[in-house]
Amino acid sequence: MNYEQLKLANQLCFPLYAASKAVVAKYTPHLSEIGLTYTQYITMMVLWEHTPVGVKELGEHLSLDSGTLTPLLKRLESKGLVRRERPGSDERTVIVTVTEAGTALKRHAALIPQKMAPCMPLSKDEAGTLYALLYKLLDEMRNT
Amino acid sequence: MNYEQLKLANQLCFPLYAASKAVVAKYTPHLSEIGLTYTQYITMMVLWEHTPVGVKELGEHLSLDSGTLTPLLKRLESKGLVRRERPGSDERTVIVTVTEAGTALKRHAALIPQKMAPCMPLSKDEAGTLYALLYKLLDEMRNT
DNA sequence: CGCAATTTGATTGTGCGCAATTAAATTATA
DNA sequence: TATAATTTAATTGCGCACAATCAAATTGCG
Repeated sequence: MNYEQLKLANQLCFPLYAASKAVVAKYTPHLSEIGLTYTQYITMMVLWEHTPVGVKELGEHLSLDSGTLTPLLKRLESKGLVRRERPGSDERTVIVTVTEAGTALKRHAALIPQKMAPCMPLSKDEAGTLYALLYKLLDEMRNT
Repeated sequence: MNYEQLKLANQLCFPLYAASKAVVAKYTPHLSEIGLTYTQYITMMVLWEHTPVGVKELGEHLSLDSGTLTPLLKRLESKGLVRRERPGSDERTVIVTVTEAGTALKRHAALIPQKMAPCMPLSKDEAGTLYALLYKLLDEMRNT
């Protein structure tokens, strides 16, 4: 039997998994300065663009389900960054709204992409290629 | 202030994070057939290449620390796939060895890369480019 | 030798991440 | 209009993932 494919170095999944963790680790010290985890950060990024928004739509943007989002949103709520409320119209849905404190945080968060840029040791071209390949992988995996 | 960079679509970290999760999700049904999680799978891959091995060296291959590996290895041990033992020479170290059952599992695991290949909607060239860029990102982030 | 620094794995605590289940409400259908 | 199917969050349980701390053993240095 051919065991070559079983070597870590011959797998595409492993560098993907390791690079993702490494990038999150690079963000972490900057994010902890503003009191967010990485997942909370990307959640706030969606919320800054789309507020108010339902939990389901939020999860679609982030590829996260309610099992992850419900406790995460409660933590953001306890920090005063968002509000969770059920509208009278449909008691099943929860609408998440960014508070004033959440909006104020956006100014600090906006500095993070700039701080991260020098940590990304890829040229503009390389980053563009990587970005396109990752989205191609993502989009086509969704459809299968 | 420029908030363009704060949009999810303008960040490289997010497709990396989402693609990594999506690929792990693709592996999961195949892996559950042989009773492994994704992290257990890549751990066994390292062990099949390097047995016996200390926990520290194992963690270096996987970019995982003992807080993750210790309970994970205990679960692999409880499944009978590995043995954990302290050699008399240095009581601090733990040596992990693949058992016969662990070796037998390799035959089943070897089928998984083949099952996954059609799920990866990238040409050989694209996969090669992605692989190279991810390792470049990984290697250079390690050195900074 | 004697003591400090280092190495190594284990432990604890917090926070994802997801599958499976549940419960409540709405919508579709006979 | 009943009632079945669907939609939507929440809950539960398990397994990572990592920071911080601890304890034990080894190594290095004066």
